[in-house]
Order: sequence, then structure tokens, then C-alpha cells
Amino acid sequence: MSTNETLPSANFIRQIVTHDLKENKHNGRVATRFPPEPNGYLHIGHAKSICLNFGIAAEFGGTCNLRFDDTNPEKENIEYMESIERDVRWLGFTWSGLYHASDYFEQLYDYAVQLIQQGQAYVDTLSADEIRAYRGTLTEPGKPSPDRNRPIAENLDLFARMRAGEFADGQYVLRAKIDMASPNINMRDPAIYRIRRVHHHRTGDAWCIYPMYDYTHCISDALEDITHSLCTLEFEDHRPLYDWVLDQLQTPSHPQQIEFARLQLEYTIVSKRKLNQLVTEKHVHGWDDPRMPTLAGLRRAGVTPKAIRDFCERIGLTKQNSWIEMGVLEYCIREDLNENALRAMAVLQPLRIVLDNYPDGQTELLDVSNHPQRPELGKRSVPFSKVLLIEQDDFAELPPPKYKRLVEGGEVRLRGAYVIKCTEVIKNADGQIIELRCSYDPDTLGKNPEGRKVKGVIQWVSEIHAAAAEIRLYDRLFSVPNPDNEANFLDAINKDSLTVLEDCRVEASLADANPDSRYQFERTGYFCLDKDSANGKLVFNRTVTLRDGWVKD
RNA sequence: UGGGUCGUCGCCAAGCGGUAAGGCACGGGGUUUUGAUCUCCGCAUACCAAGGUUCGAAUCCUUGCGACCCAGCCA
Repeated sequence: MSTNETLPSANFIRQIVTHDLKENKHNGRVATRFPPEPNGYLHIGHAKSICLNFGIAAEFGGTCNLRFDDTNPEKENIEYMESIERDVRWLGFTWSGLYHASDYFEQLYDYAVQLIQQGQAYVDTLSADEIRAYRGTLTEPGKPSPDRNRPIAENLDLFARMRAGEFADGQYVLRAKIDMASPNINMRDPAIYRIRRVHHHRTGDAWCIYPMYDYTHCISDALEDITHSLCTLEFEDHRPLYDWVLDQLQTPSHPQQIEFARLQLEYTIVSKRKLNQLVTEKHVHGWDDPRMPTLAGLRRAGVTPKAIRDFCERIGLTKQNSWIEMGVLEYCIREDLNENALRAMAVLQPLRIVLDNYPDGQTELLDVSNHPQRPELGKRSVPFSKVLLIEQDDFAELPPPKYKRLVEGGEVRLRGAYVIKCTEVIKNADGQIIELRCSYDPDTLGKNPEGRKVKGVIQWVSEIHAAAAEIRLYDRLFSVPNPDNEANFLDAINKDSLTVLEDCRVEASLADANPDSRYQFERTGYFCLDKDSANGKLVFNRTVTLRDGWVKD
């Protein structure tokens, strides 16, 4: 049984950092940051970036900040910010500093004034549509705006009045003056400030102009003395702009932007727009629905932070666009849960069995191990009596080949208890099996029967002692590997992604299940108590099934 | 068609001129009071293709081919 998380591999970013350290590039300092925009909940894709940034900092004795990229108040809010802090902490990381791009608005403004003074930025009156038209295309160069050569003094005046609120939203925009003919479209005089009369969740109504990402991000990194600014591949084309801005200004430092491929996980989506749609249109029950790929959803499903961290390490880090199979995530979840989840017995679809030769009214307390491979986790007492409940699936009237559970006239081991034999099948008027009459072998507690082998082992609960529970079985939310490829991703939603079993029975010890514990319901999967459990009502979520190596032929 | 990036097993991924690591998946054997776990074995004469350089190439060069990203006053 492995107790260690996957050993770190020499991915290209670790190599760069190692090399920089050797060259004493930043005076031996390593500083990273995780810069989410507070416009949605964190998801499994963010986990990759979080583990990378915080991981690199930890490994090399550096620092990692949490910085909210909150420059677009139209989409951002406090709820998202709070959820992000909660989720980063839950994943197991502690930030060195907590910052907001909005903390830098005043400095950002001053730097913009400086760019104007240097003749490297101008106030443009062109509309958004016109700017698009002037920008040219992928193959044709753009053409200069009529305002491109506006005198510096006039730009200064206009920009000050933009800030003062003298103009309507969208009336003017501040643009960097770079190169309208650049083959890189991002360099064709990108907008760096826009007028937006929107209340900002942190700065209130102090500003009516807000800086754009490209301009803000590099300066924020520089102000925080970040050494390695790690981001995803789509920002590769923005790196020249990142460097251009910092080259024009006397910032405290000039961080190095390095891009890596974002996570793509089969059968899931991570587009914030689509995730939001799933929530608002009620295709799922909120951001923390266990089917959601959000950290909140994974947490509620019972996935552990350790499993996610291990997953992020296992999938590697490169610049290749790649798709990770669900099996990898499931493996990581099972590996952690197999080692740490307490075992228990639950019967999802009960079938009543009566032990004819067991004394009426008798109850035995049987000691059952909480974890077969880890005796130090102790044992629990499980009540055994004459009337028991087993899983419907564990009895077959017409067993398939190699079936090793209960059949009429056959024997099976009750986990942690006795070997029983089915003597009679009781059906109702419709021909449905409603009860099994069985006998038990008193000489099989803790030992194998003499002279015969009993292969099957099944779980059970005592009818009068068991606790009722609702059990929610989750499956992948989508039925195709890449829902984004569909004309409408909603059409790819798996209709069976949630099965609610309302009348399950779990062993008595689970009546006071710990909300933070994970359990393995033997032979069926890993489960955890859901927050919907209240006053005596038990609700469990299935985190993941057990691997099923049984190949029926 | 301009620019940027990437092509090593079904899926990830090491490899950095000296003769293809590892993980997941898959197939088979063993142990097992969970058809779980654990364990053992198997799984690329081959690195997008074709040329070239070299004693030697996945690694260097050339030319192709394929995939992804970019034309928000989003991030």
C-alpha cells in the first residue's frame, strides 16, 4: 500500500526554475502567484494551476500569492472570491500574500499616465466596432486610428477626464501605441483602459475606468516581485505584450511568463460560462453539486484534497494539448480512499432473508474490522439477528456463469459473520422475490466450514438494527468525452448522472456517521455523508464505485 | 492565407546525440471472509512523414503533413 503521493517528475517548468536558481537569476528567489478572476467557482482545471504554483513555491522555498484578477466588475463578485479562498485552503495550500489587482488601480493609473507621457499610449474615440474594423485581419495589417497621433497633452487631459467621469461608457478608450501592422494581433494597439460605470465589489464607485487584463497582469506580477508567472497556453501570444508593457515602464521587476497546457478532462467541461449555465438553468443542484467538476462539487462528492493533488502531479505538465481520461482521476480517488476510508456495510436495494434456524429475538454483536489491511483502525460492533437484509443483486434465481453469490440451495458468506444457505425463495402474487428463507451454519464464525469451500462473500444488515438512509449514486455528467464539441453541450448531459435510492439500509454504526469521514460501503463503493442529512435522516453520496474486475462471459 | 505553439504505446509522460523510464487503461497468473486491495507477468525494433548529417538520431538539419491558439472596450 503506497503512502506517498506520486513522486515529482522533472517537468519543463521545474527545469526552468531549477536552472534559474542555479544561475542566481532572481537572487535565488522563487515567487509565483495563482491569479483567478472571481467570476465563478474554482474547478479541477484550476487545481492544476494551483498545485503548480503553490507546489513550485513550496519545493523551491519560495512564495506564492493568491491574487484576484478583479478588473472586470461586471462579472465578478464577493461570493466567488470567498469560495475561491475556501477552495484553495481546502486543497491544502496557504498563500504568502493575498492581493487584488484592484489594490493596484492607483499605481496602474499612474503607469498609464507615464505611458502617455512617453508617447506610448493614446486616447481613442473610435467605437468598439470601428476599432475592430481598423484592426485588420489575421492576414492583413491594421490601419492607424485617426486619434493615433493625438498630442500628448491632449491625451493626458482626456485620460484625466475619463477618470473624472466626464464621458459616457465606451466613449473613449486608452490604447497602447505599439504596431498596427504587427503579425501578432495583440500588438495592434490594444486597449488598456475602458470606461465602465460599474460598482466594483472592492473599490466601490471610486473608479469608472478599469484597466484591461494584459496591462494589469504584468504590472501586478511586477509589483509583487513575481519571478515566474505561470499561465495557460492561450496567453502565449500575449507574452510580447506582457514584456512590452514592462519594458516601457520602470517597474520593480520583470517577471518571466511561462505557458503550460490547461487540463482537459474527458466527460467534463470547465468553461465558466457553461458551468454557470448548468447552475442557473438547474441542470444540476448548484455549484457544489457532486457531479460538477468544481472543487466544491468534488469536495461534496467526497473526493479528498490529497487525491486531487496526486492527480495534478500524475497528469504531468507540458505544452501539449492533451486529454486526460476519467480513469486517471478515479484511480487517484480510489487509491486514497482505499487506504483511508473506514469500511462499513450498506444495502442499497434490500432483500429480506430469514434465518430459520437462528433463535427468535436473539442479537449477537459481531466484531468487524474497520479496515482489513489496517488493524490499527480498530473494529466495530455490528448487530446480527434472525432477519437480515442483503442486496437484491446478491441473489440470483438464474445465475450467470461463474456467479459466486447466493443462489437457491447454495451457500454464501455473510461478511464478518456466518455462512448461510438459501433453502427457499418466497415470491408474491406477481412472481417477484420478496423474501429468502435461509439457514446459517453456527460453526462458521471466524472460520471456514469443514470440507467445503464457500467462495462468495456478501454484505448485510440486521433488519431491526439497521438505519434508513437515502443514497445518491452519481455518474459522469456527460455522455460524450468532449461535450464542448456538441452543437449544444446540454444535449450531451447524461440522463442517468444521478440516481437517488431513497430506501436503503445501512449498519447501525453509520447512524452517527462523521460528516468529514469517508466510508467504503463494502463491495459497492466509497461514500460520504451529505450536508442534506438532518435530524436523523441520513443521506450519503457515492464518491466513486469500487473497481469491478468481474468479467461476465 | 499572417503570427504563435505542439506532434514518443489506447490515454498521459520521461527522454536534452550512445542505442525507447514510469503511470493510467488493457490482458493473464497468485493471495484474499470486499469479484476490492495487494502481488507477479505481459504490453512501442519504435518516436507524424520523407530526405540528410553522424561510427551512432526520438534527440541535429531540410522539406512536407497534422493538430491547437489569436481578429473582446473578457480573463
